[in-house]
Amino acid sequence: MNLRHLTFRLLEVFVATVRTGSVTAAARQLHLTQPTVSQQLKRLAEAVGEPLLQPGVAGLEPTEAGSELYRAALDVTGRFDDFQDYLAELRGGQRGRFSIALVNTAQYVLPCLLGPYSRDFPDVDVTVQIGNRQQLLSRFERQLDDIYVFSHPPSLEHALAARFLRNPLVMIAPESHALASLDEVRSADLSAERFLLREPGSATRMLFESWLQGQGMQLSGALQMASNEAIRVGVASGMGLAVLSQHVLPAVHSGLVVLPVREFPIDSHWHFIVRRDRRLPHAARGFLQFACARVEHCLPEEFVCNEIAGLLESLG
Amino acid sequence: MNLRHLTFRLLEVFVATVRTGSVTAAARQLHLTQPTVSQQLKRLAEAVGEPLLQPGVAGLEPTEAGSELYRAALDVTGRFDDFQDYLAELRGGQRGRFSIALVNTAQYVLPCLLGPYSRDFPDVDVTVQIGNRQQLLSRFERQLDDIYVFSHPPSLEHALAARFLRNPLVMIAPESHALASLDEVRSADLSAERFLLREPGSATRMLFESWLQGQGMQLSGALQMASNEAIRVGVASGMGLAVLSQHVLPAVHSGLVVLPVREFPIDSHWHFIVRRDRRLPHAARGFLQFACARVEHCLPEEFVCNEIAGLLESLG
DNA sequence: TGCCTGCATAGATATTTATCTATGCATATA
DNA sequence: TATATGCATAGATAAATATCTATGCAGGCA
Repeated sequence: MNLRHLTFRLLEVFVATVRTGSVTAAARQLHLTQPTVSQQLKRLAEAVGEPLLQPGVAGLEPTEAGSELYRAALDVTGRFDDFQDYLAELRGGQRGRFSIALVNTAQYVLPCLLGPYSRDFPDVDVTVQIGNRQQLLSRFERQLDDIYVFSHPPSLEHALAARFLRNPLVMIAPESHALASLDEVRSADLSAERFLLREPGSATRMLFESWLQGQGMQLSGALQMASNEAIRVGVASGMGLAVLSQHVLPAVHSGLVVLPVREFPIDSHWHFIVRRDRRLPHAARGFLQFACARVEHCLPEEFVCNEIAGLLESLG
Repeated sequence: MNLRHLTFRLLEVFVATVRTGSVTAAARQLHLTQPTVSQQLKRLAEAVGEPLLQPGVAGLEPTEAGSELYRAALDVTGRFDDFQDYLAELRGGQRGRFSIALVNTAQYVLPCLLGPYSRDFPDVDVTVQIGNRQQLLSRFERQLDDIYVFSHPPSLEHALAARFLRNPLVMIAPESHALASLDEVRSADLSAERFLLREPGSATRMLFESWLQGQGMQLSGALQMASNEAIRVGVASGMGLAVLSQHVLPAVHSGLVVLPVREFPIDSHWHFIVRRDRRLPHAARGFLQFACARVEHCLPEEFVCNEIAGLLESLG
């Protein structure tokens, strides 16, 4: 028997024996029979290669080597208890890390959840990835992140999704635009307008194009820009109209108006999406639980659409 | 599988895998096959209840729980390495404790060995017991000490003995005594003398009485005193004669003379005695080795009679 | 496409383990 | 001296272990 094959259990037996000063008492304490403890101690002494216990005034006393082993055993089991505590926190979602990937648009709302979450769970490291839909789909395919936030969820074959926030798409125009004064804008009114669009594949663009198709229309002229901010500024400076998430608009619409287009706003939702074939870190689940409980308080209530509970349920 | 049954070996396997970032490399390092390591890691992960490793950029990387386990494993194995170092010192006799029991007379010479020994081995705690022969025999029977120093060894059935120092017994008288002026004192000259004796059972007394018996004599009058010092002072002040170990006499015989008695000095020796049925602590053996090597330097060479090597040999 | 490299799984097996009951033996205690 | 207490040993056994060989499977590279 080699020291290598020592188990924590064996050390526990030894510690109990030293503490009680009696094999029999240790056995009782550990719910074992006395011979079992005797034998474990024998094995331990063999492994160490020195006698560990000797009869003393108050029952068994540790020898010189036994005392040192006792100290070592306490240190070692103490260290492992710490480890177990750590594990417990990890499992409880109080500690650990997870990464969440957001489509550009969602970066306007997610911080309202992530901020309070981080304050409540300071020992969780959150990595936030932000990209356009294309980039996120690639990350999703490569399983790089724990939670994804999409407006238009990808194939759900290997994933679960839950809506949590309405994401109305509105059409914006410069304040001075002719259509801005109408009570209602019809699709026909838009035929001559030039639009500023996000890149193809963007959910916002996909939804707008599908609306146009429904109206039997095609875009007359379009300008493509890769960022919501650029589009907003572009619209304000008269480059054209655009369809954007309402969350992207600043609280004070500096130079912009939302056009009262018929059938607008286009309804869409943000989803939390997790892969089923990837182990969800406890911390990530903790975040979803947090979101489920607090989304109403952290985000404007009129937008909230909390289906996270179902997702958590499906995760088991 | 429970955390209790974790072995240090398992932690080693894990550490090697984390360090190399590869199951195969770890297996090579540990002289195991790759499947063996795979399986050990699986068991470990099961025991912990969390995944510990995941594919990363540079081979396998520890997960959150894995990193913490790695830290814990390093701490724990480090602590046990310390313990092993301690054991090594213990085994080398550089550390530990032992107790040695001396008959009264030997306390005049043993410090000459124990002093230098303690200086060379400061981490060894030595307990010195001193008593008369009776007390020491009792301790010997009860196996209370590791090494005994007797002049007249007890039954050697369960013990080994080795002489290390001559212990000549001389007869002393006050300077002014009539016999002090003779060239040779014969036993007949002593018949009228009163003797101061140690308690019955004392080796000195036993040897003297056996000498008397050899001369066909009996003591005319005797005074019993329990201490060598008391006897010495008693003789100096004219209470009678005495037989004492030569080592007991002060360097300058204040008021005492050694009588040139025929057949004197009576030859006896001090012995180191160890029980065969009691494990000798490494430190005690270390002391004997020290004594064997240094007795010539630490004690007057004319008295040395070093048979310790044989004792050490018998101990194996 | 086909071939390495590296990890995981399956199946086999000798050894070790953890644990029990029964019993022996020494030392206190009545 | 008898009895109780406490430890050690023996023998038995189900379970777990440590380890192997053989094989499957995925990702990277020519």
